[in-house]
Amino acid sequence: MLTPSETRTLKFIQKYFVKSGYAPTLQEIAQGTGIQSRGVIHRYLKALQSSDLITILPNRNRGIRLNLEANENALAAPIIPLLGRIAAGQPIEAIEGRDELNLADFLMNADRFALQVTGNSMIEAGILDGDTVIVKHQQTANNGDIVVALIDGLEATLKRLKKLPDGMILLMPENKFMEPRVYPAQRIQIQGVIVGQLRSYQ
Amino acid sequence: MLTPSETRTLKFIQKYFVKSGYAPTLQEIAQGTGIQSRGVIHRYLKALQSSDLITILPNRNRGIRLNLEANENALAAPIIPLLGRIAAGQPIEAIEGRDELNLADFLMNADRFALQVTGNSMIEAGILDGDTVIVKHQQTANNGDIVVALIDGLEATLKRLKKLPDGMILLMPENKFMEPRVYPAQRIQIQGVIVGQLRSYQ
DNA sequence: ATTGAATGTTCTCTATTTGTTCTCTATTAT
DNA sequence: ATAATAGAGAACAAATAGAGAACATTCAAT
Repeated sequence: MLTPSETRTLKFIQKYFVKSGYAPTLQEIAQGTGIQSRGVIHRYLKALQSSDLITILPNRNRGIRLNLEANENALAAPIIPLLGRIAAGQPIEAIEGRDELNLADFLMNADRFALQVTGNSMIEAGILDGDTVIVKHQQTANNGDIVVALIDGLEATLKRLKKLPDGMILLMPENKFMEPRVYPAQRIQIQGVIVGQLRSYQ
Repeated sequence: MLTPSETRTLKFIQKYFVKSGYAPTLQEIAQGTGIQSRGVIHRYLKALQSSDLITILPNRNRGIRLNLEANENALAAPIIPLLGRIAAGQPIEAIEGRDELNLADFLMNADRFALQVTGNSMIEAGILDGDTVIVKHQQTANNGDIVVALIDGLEATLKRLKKLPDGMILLMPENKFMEPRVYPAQRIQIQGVIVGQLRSYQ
C-alpha cells in the first residue's frame, strides 16, 4: 500500500512521461512535488519499486521505467489522473488546479441512469451509435437540452428540445438527413435530461 | 452488532476510501465524525475489527483495510443503473443480462489517464472540443487506433494512426477541413491509445 | 580523452504526525 | 446499582516526512 507522498510521486512521474516522452530526474520530481531533497525522492522511488510500480535502472540518469501494465488491478477509487489539455500540434498544457478526474463527481448521483444509444440521429452532437448517455431523471427541461422524451406514452427518443412560442414542442435530431418533428405539448413527456455521455473503444 | 458511533466511523472510512483511494488517519476520522480524541476512534476501530469488518495493520499509518462485507456495502461504487437501449421512435429496449454500468470496468486502471481535448480535429469521430478522453498508456498501437502521439518529442496531438507500407506514419484528423500528415516513424512517439471518451453537459 | 556539472545514491539528523494504551468523566438504559 | 455507550485527553513509541551532507556515477561539452 502506498503512502500519500508515494502516490503523489508516482502521479508526477506518469504525468511527466506522457508530456515529454522520457522519465524525470530526481530534481525535477522534487520540484514538481514541492520537496527540497533528492534523497527523499529516492526513498520514495525505492518504495514504488518495492510495490512493483516502477523499475529503477541503477545509476542512470532518468532511469525510471513505469510498470503500469503489470499492475492490472483496478484502482480503489474512481479517480484517474487528469494530465491536462491536448490540442493538435501543441504540448500538453496543464489545467490549473485540477489534476484528477473524479468519476463519482462527474456522473454518480441517485437520480441518474444510463442508456445505450442506437442509431445516428444525434451524430452531429457527437453522440454516436453505441454510445452510452447518462440521464438525469426529471419531468421538465430547458430549451436546447438534449432530452429523453416519451411520445404518446409509447415511443422513447433522444432529441434536442425546442419549445415553440405557440406552445408546441419541437424535437430536433442532430443529423441533417433527418427532419425535426413538432408535437403538441400534451403528447410529449420528458423522462430526463442528458448530463453526460461516454464511449468505450475497447 | 454495531453501535451508532461505530457505524458512523465505518461509513466515514468507506467514504474516504472511495474518494481518495487510501485509508484515513485516526485524526482525519475524528475530524470527519466530529470527535476530538484519537483514542476514542482507536477504540471504535478495535470494535470494527472484532466484527470482522476491517483489519488493522498494527502501528502503520493509514493501516486500515476494509474487509469484504464492508467493501460491498460501500455506498459510492462507480455503478449506475443501465436501463436499456434507446433509439429514435421506439420504446426503450432492455439489454439482456446487463442492468448496470460499472465505470470501474470501463475506465479505471493504473495505466489509464485522462486528457481534455481542445479543438475540433476529431469532430467526425464524435470527439468534440471540451470532451475528456481516457488514454491507456502504451508505446505501441494498431492501425486505425486513435492515439496520443508526440511529434519530435515536443508537440502532442490526438489523431487516428495509419501505418503506411513504406514505414512512414500517417496521422489523420477526423475533420474534412484538416489535412492528414505523414511523418517518418522515428519522429513519432506513441504515448497511449484511446480507450474511452466522456462528456459532461452540466 | 578530460573535465565539470548534473544526477543518482546512501547517510544521518530533526520534526511532526500517527497509532496505541491509559485513566477519567458523563450519559443512558436496564 | 450496574453495565454499556460516548467522549476527552495525557503519555509514549513508532512511522512518516523532510532537509541536507557526502560521495560515486553519468553525461554532455570541450
